[in-house]
Amino acid sequence: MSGTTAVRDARPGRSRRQGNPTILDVAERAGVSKSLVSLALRGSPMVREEKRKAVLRAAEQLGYRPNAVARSLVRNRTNVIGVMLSDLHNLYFAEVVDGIEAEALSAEYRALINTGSRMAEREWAAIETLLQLRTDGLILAGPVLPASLILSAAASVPVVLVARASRWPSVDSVTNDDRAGARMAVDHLVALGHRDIAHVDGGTGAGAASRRSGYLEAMRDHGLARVAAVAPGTFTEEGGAAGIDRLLASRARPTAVFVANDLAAVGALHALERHGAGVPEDVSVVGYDNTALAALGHIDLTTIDQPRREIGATAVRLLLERLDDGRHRGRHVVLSPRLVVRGTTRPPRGRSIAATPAPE
Amino acid sequence: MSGTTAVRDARPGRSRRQGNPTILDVAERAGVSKSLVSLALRGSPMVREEKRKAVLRAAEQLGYRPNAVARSLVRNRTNVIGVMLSDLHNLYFAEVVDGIEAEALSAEYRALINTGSRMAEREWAAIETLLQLRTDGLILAGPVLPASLILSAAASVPVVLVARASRWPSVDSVTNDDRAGARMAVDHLVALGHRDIAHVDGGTGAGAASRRSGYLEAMRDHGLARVAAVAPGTFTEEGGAAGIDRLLASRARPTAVFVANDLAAVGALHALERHGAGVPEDVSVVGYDNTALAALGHIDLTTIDQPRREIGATAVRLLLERLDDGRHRGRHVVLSPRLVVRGTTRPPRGRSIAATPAPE
DNA sequence: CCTTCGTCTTGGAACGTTCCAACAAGCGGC
DNA sequence: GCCGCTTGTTGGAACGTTCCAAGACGAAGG
Repeated sequence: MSGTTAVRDARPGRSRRQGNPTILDVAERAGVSKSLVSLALRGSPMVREEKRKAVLRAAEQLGYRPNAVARSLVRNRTNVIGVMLSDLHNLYFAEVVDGIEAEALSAEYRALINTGSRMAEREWAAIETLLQLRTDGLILAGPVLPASLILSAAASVPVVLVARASRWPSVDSVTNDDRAGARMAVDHLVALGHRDIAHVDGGTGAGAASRRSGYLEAMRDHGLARVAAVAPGTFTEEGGAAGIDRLLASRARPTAVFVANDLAAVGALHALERHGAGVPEDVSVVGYDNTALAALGHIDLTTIDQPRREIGATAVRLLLERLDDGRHRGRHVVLSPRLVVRGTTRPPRGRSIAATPAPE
Repeated sequence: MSGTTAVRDARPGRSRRQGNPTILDVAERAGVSKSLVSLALRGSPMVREEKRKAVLRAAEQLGYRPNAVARSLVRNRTNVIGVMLSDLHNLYFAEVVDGIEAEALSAEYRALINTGSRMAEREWAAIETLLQLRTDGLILAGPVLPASLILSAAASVPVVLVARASRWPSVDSVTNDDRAGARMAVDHLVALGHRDIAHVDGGTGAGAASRRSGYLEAMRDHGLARVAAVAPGTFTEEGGAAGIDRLLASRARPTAVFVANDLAAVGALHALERHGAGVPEDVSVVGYDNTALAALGHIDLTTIDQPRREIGATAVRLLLERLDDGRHRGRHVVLSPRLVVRGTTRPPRGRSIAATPAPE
C-alpha cells in the first residue's frame, strides 16, 4: 500500500496528456500491462481481484472511456445495427424504432438511426454511411430505393426490410398482412349493416396495393362486388380529401368509406365535413395504421392497428439470426393486424343498433 | 499495357479473399502502393492521371468501400455528429433533425441519431454510446438529464442543447423565445377583441415556464391582469383536456384559451366540445409549436410557429464553430417565433369583424 | 557528367484496441 | 529436485487507414 507512487513517467518525453485517456494511461496508473487492463475492463474472471480493483480505480480517476472505434477495428465487429428510416415525420416508424431499440439492447447491440427524407438518393447516402461505419447489420424501414441497391447492400451485410416485402433470399423482411387488415375493415362495416362501402386508396404507397385488393376481395366475398368503388388517393391528408372529392363527384354518397391510412382518413374526414356529410351519422370512416393521430379524442378514428413494436423487434431478431446463427435462407415474416373500433363507425341511418341508439 | 498481369500473389499463403476488400487489395490489383490508393481515392492532385484511373477502376471492380472505422482511428476524428433525441414520437424534433442533417451534410459531416425515450437513464446510455463511438460533437435535443451529466459529456466533446436553455460556457444552446411567443398569442386574441383569456399551461415541460410568464406579462401589459387565469396542464392531450375541465369547474367560461402546446390544445378542443362549447364560435383556442397536427384541415389550429429547421441548422453551426474555429466561450442562441392564424380563433360573440361575418 | 530540383510514389509508423502465444510463479505429486 | 498443471500476467502482432519522411526518376542547369 505504498499509495500513489505509480510508475508514471516511464516515458520521459511526451507525458501522454492529450486527448482522451487510453488503456495505456490506465495501465500506467494502475501499474499493470495494457493487456490486463483490457481483460479487467471486460470483466474477465482471469484477473486477480486486487488488480481488478486497481484497474477500475485508475480508469475511474482518469475518466477513461473505451474507444469503440479501436475496438471495432480489431474485432471486425461494431455491435451496432444501422437503421435507415425513410421518413422521420411518419409516426408509424417511431414505434417501430422503439421495438428495434428494445430488442437490440437486450442483445447487447445499439441501434443507430440515419434518415433518408423519402428520397432514393438520400436514402442511399444514409445506407452508404452506415456501411462505411461497418454496422453489423442494416434495417431499412420503408425504403423507396430500387431493389438493385438493396441487394447490393445485402451483399456485404445482413439486411432486413420493414414495411416493404422482399422475395430475395439474401434480404429478410417484416411486413404486416395488409390484405387481411383491409378485409377486417370491410367485415366490420358489413357487420354494422353497411353495404355501400367505398375505398380511397393509397396510390403507390407501401402496402397500398395489398389494402386495395384486400378491400376488393372482401367486397366480393360479401356479394358486394357490384357496389365496390375505389377512388385514387395517396398516403397524405390531401390525398384522402381528393379521394373523397372524386368519389362524391362521380356517384351517390356511400354510407361508409375505408381509407388507406390514418392521415388520408383525416383528410377524408375534413372533406366529408366540407360536403356537409356528418361522420359517423351520414358516413362511417375507417382508417389504417392506428397512429397516434387516430387515437386523438378529437378525431377518434376507427382503424386497423399494426403491431409496430413487434415489427421492429422481429426485424432485429431476423438480423441476429443471420449474425449469430449464420442463417442464409431468406425469411419473410408477415404479422397480423387488429381492428380498433372508435367513434367514426356506426350502423348506417335507418338500421337500429343493439346498444343505446345515439340521441342525435 | 501488358494488361492484367498484376503483382497479385505477392503473398503466397493467404490470398486475402475474406471479408471486405481493403485498400491493400485495391493497391495490389492496380499495381501501386497502398499509399497511392489512399491518395487517389481522396482526390489528391499529386497523383498522375493514369494511376488515378487504374486505382479507381480497381476499386470499382472489387467493390471497395472505405472503412470509416480505420480512418477515424488514425485521424482521431469521425466526421460524425451524434444526435440524442429525447423523444422520437414528438414530431417537433423531426423537423429539427431535418435542419441538422441539411446543415451537417453541407459541412461534410453526417448525423447519427440515438434516442432516449424521455428517460434520463436511457438518455445517458444513448449519449455514452455516442461518446464511445467518438462522435466529433453532440446535439442533445430536449434532454431531461440532470445538468451534471450534460456537463460531464461536454468535458470531452462539444455539446449543443436544443430546446433546453444553458448558462454554462462549455455548453451552447439553441432555444425559442417562448416568452415572446406567448405574448404573440395573447396579443392576437386581444386584437380580435378578447379580454377574458385563460391559459392552460405545460407543467414542467420544456419551455412551459416561459410560456406561462409570457402569458402573464402580456395580460398585465394589456391591463388584463385581473382576469388572467392559469390552469395546470401538461404537454399531452390529456393534460390539455384536464386543464379545460379544471378551468370550467372553477370559473365562468373564458372567451379564449391559450394552451401551452398543440397536442394539449387538441385535447382542449375535444374537452370544450364535450362541455358544449363550440370552437371558435364560443371559445377561441391558440396552441403552440405549429406541429403537423395543427395544420390538419380537420383541426386547423391557430398556433405559434417555431423555426424548427433553423433551430437544427443553428445547433450544427454552433458545433462547427467549436470544432473548426476552436471557440471556447458559450453561445446561447434564442430564435423568434411567429404567429400562424388558422380557424380556431375569431372575435368573441357580439363583436363584429371586418371580414365577412361567419354565416352560422 | 554531376547536381539540383520538381513531380510522383513509397514503406513504415501510428491510432487504441483485442487476441494469442508465451512466460512467471506457485503448488502438488512423484 | 524435477515435472506438469493452474492461475495470472505479459509483450507483440494485427485490424485498415492516414501521415510523413524519404526515395525514384526525369529534366534542367552548370
